[in-house]
Amino acid sequence: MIDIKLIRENPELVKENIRKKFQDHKLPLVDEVKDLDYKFRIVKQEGDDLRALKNTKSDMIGKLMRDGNKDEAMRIKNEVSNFNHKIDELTKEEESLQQEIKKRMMLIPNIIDASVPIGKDDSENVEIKKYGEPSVPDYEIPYHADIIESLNGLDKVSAGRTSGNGFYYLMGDIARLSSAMLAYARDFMIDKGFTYCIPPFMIRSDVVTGVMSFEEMDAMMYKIEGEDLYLIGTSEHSMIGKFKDQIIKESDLPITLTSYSPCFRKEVGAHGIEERGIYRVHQFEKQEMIVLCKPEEAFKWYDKMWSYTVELFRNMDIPVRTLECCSGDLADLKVKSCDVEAWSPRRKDYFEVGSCSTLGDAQARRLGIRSKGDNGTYYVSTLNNTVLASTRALIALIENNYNSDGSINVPVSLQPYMGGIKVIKPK
RNA sequence: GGAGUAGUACUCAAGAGGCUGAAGAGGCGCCCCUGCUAAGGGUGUAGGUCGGGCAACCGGCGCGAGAGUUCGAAUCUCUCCUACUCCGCCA
Repeated sequence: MIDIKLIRENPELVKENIRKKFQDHKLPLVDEVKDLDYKFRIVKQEGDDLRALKNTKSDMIGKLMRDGNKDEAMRIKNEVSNFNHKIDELTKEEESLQQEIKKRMMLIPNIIDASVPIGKDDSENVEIKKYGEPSVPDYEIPYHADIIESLNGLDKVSAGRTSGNGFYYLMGDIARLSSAMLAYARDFMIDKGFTYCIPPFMIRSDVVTGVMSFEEMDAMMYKIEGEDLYLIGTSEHSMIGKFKDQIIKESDLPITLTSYSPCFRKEVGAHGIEERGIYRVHQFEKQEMIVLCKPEEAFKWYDKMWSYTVELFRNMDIPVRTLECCSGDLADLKVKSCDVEAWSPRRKDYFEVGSCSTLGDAQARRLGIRSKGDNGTYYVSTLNNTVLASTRALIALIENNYNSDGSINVPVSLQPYMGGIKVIKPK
């Protein structure tokens, strides 16, 4: 959510930004907000004046009652009763105007950074840099689910019975490998100075609607029946929610947290869940990082954050690249975002394993996350990035460390978390 | 899950229908004293948010959240949330 002052003072800039994101259908919203805001301020002024009048009259009644002048008090009482209806009307109008404004403000995209490449959709995202050699061995790399099954590491049939499509049992060394990666990712981030956090895995609806739109919520979140609770789709939800409506001491900034959580996703969107493998599933585990900082430090942290993910994957012998999201692919709340993608020697292409974003102050404005310093109160900048998502990282690790005999090399960095196991061999 | 008590600004806290946007204190600012610190004495100040104004300032809202009663609510009523104590249940 952008600052409404920007629309009052510089609507052209807001419109230009909408055009850059190829969302021309949203252009009328800007003038609509401008109009509604103008009306709102008139109605509010009128309402405030009447309320001020009511307050002084009510005070007079109090004084008259004390002086014993009942008749005059009664007369004023009636007078106030009369225009109280008018106040109610104006209040309702104020509220509905405010709602209309908010509805539109939620749809107007955040101002993207000047460095963001212009493009319509994900096909126009821009590769920034490759890290590690994207090599293809001279033997064939099987589909990840087949590899894991050959290592006795996956049971989707039973999971189908107990929970349905989109769930899985990870077994044995593969399950351990998944946990090892998460544990390594956790320690890696702790070493970078981030504070480890295990957040609530369920959150209330007011937090959910703070961090995503209604449509997103419907497409992603599982609701607990009979409770005002949702299973989190990522720990970012509870981590950012932690600061909802809070004023953070400026001396406490930056706040750098790394959180672990299972993630639950309905995945009802365009792609749906994956039938055979674990690429797109209803449940996985994730180590996440979030930063709350002063606005001027946001880009410094942005660069640090995505580079941590690159470093982590390189430490597990996985080639990666960074891909900058173009304007049209950038979610409305984001100022700038890039994906970290891992190399798939099977598909001979990269696939997404993480996403790093700076949201400027848009998310903070929506959730009321502020800081107070010498220059007054301001909305903080919020950033988030995947450290490691269990299933995606597992696929990347398995494909890139697969040997011709069907075994998997355990990267040196993970061996301490695997009880010293260096190679996982097929049955 | 049951029963009781409570929630007021950065913190503690007074407050029980109009004279309270909130006494008092801590804190904070300045001054004095003491070699530094701890402590002490004096003195001063603010409060969040929205709207209007170049500004000084003016007005609305605001006492956990929401709704209600009333001309008027921190104060009365209802619902919810949170914390504490007791009971029950349980990794």
